[in-house]
Amino acid sequence: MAGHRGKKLSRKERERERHRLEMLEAAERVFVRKGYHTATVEEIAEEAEFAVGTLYNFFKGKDDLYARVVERIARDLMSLLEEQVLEEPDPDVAIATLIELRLTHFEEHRGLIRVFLETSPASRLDPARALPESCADMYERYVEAVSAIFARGVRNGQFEDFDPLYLTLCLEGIINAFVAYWSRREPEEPLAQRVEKMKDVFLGRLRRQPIGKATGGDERPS
Amino acid sequence: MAGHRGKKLSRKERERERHRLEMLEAAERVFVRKGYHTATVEEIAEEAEFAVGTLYNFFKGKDDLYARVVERIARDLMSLLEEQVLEEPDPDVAIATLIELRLTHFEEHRGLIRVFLETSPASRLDPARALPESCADMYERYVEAVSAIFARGVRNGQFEDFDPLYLTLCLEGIINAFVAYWSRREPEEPLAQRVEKMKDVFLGRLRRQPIGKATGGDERPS
Amino acid sequence: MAGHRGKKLSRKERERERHRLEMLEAAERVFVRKGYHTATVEEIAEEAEFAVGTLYNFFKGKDDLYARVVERIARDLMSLLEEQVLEEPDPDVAIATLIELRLTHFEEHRGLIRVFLETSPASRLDPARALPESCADMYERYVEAVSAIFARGVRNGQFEDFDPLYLTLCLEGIINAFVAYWSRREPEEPLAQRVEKMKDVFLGRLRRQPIGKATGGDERPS
Amino acid sequence: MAGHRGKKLSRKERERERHRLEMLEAAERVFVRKGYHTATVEEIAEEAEFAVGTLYNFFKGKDDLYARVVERIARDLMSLLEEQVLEEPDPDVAIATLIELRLTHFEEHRGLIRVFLETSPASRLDPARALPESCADMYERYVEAVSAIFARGVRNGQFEDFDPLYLTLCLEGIINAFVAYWSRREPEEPLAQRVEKMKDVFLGRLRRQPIGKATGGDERPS
DNA sequence: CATGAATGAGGTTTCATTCAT
DNA sequence: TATGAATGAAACCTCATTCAT
Repeated sequence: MAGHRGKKLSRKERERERHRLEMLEAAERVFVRKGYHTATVEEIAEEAEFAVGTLYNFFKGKDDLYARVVERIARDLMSLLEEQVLEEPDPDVAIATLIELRLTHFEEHRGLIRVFLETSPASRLDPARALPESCADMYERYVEAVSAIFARGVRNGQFEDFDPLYLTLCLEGIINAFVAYWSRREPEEPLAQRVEKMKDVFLGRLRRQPIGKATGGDERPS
Repeated sequence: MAGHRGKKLSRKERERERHRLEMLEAAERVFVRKGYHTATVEEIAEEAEFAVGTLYNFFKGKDDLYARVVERIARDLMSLLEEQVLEEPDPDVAIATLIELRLTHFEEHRGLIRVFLETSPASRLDPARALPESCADMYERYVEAVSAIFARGVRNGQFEDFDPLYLTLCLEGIINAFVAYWSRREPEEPLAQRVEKMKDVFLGRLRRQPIGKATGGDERPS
Repeated sequence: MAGHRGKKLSRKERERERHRLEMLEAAERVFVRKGYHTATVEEIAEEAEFAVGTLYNFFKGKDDLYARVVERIARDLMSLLEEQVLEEPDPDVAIATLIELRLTHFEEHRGLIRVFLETSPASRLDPARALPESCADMYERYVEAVSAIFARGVRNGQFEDFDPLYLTLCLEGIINAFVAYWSRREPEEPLAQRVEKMKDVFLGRLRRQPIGKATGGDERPS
Repeated sequence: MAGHRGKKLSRKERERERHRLEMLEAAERVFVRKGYHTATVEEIAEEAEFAVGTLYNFFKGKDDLYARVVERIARDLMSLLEEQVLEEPDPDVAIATLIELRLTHFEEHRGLIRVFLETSPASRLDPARALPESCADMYERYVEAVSAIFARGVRNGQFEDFDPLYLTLCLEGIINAFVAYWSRREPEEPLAQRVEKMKDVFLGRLRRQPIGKATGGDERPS
């Protein structure tokens, strides 16, 4: 009987969690379509197929809803990072994997991920969009983790000797720029091809090259 | 009397133009402080020391006001580009100048210049912020002009052989990433020092290097 | 089996009654804390440690709940009145007892008793707070019963000759004014002391006084 | 020309003040009809024949509107008090005038004046109805001023020797009780007659009576 | 009977825009 | 042109009530 009861409670809780998730996903779609201010709580409710009031049973308000959406995406990215990138011993492979992961993740969260990248500047402009502490923290951890990979690569001689922090910033900036550029062109190249280009552009210049190769002048890609 | 009248109109016209400029500058300050949606027309009017109604004698509405603000900044940047960068025959110097110009220009227009860089993605998110055609055009011209400089550098062997468009995107991305990073840290390094760092990071890797130098390489940024 | 069933129902009924009472008491606490409109059904449910839905199994709605709360207090006061005051043959003692009873009762029902006293004016202001007929009736009976005591006191020469209804109103008004005044000062004098003061103030002037005493009079309250 | 301009500005300002007053009066009517919470800003706007937004150009919100309504009435009462009562040298006449003034003032502001009298207790129940500092202060000053009159009457032997503060509270309570009672009966006695009754009831008992009269047993009114 | 998630009408408030002066 | 009071649509949010489990 205890088991029966436990199951019943669990089912209700699981359902509640499912609904919460549906709301978050609907909210993400609407925020991406409309932007924070232009999106209305009513539209999000419609998209989620719930009544307005129901949203307010799950989230404190529009601000909170937005923060949770972003937080979820950020947390998602961080756990992928930990699983796929931080475990990788070879810095070169790790960075290549990171690039792939970032582009793939971006593909899933179009537009909104941009917010995570803008983090603080955005929050200064508009307090309502201030991200939860957890996000700022995650961003710090992200930068540190990636910087550590670069540091390792520099230490063991795989990468040219640059400040790891600067390499992280460059990588972020380049990813953003490419993603923004690609997102303006339709129809787009397949994702796989883009990943290759990014790896080329970024890692191609970073890898330490054997003397012989550096002298061999005409190594032009298309 | 016609002459008299002509002079009068001319003075009035100059005054009108001065008022228009004051409004644009006030609007920029407020948009930077508050962001587009959070800024109110009334606050802009107060900042400009005019009544709201007067703003509506000069601009069609809030949207229009915003578009004109961005347009003005973009036009400003483009004319600096033409004067200082496009005239420069040496690609290496041109890019160095561009970096300097961009950081300086950003310093002046904090926050708001970001909008220009995001151009299209932003316009998708929020129709009210759709920039005027002229801005999108300017951005295209900007990318083309910078790409042309890279192309020249590659062609004459000063730069490593990469797709010029990609180099432009990289430069943009890196500038943005650094600017964003720096804007989060206070107090900041002097502008001049940052310019040097950016040149190092970006151009350092791009320049074709003599054999001897590639092996040594103790070029650490602080 | 019928007997068995009867017993079961009886126990269930007792339990039901206990729950109803818990809800009423919780509701009173919340209404006193927050006032009628600011109190929420959910907060009352939490205070009573039941779910909202359960409240609706016992009461028609928030209005009904409120009416039952007030009704219970009024009924309570009336039965105390009947037991302790109406039975008392000496009008002077009866009124003294009434004052004591009222102040004590008020002490228990802080704040909310006020509503009973305001009865009709409140019901005009806010139809949702209209009290049940039973309350208005009880108030009428209360006024009549107290007036009858005064009438008796006047008739037998114990009290000065005033309209008994007016004396009742005066007493009510004075009780309210003192209670309101005292409720603003913290920490308060002990209840017993207040009761004495009220008796002094009200009865002291009402009692017919022997010649000698009227001239002397150094009866200063603190 | 300065005069002309001064007049123009003055006219606009006067009009603004007139509108503000119209809104306050409309708000009072609606608050009296409906009570604070049940009244809606929209209804107030309709009653005032302005758009909702216009109210918000004059008042910070519903709370503020309410506070200003009460404040205005309280200020009104205080200035009448100062003009008509505090100037009067004879305490007996002063109190008689005060009673008259209070009943008349109440007649004008039915229902809502009650709030002023309840002052603090109400504000505890419902923070939104917290009165402005100025009101609490005025109430303190009111109580002090009236107490001072009683003190004078006691000192010069006109009144029986009671604590002036208690006399003030009694007077307030009696006024409220009578007003509440009368407000429940329709149609009512003329105001003048009520004033006489109140004076009788309150002052009749308070005045020091000559010995001879006190002995003369059967002085029954009505 | 007990639960509490879902509902949605209705409240307060904001602010871009108009228009008479 | 310059003004700023007036407008009202539309946003966010609350909470009494219902109902399936």
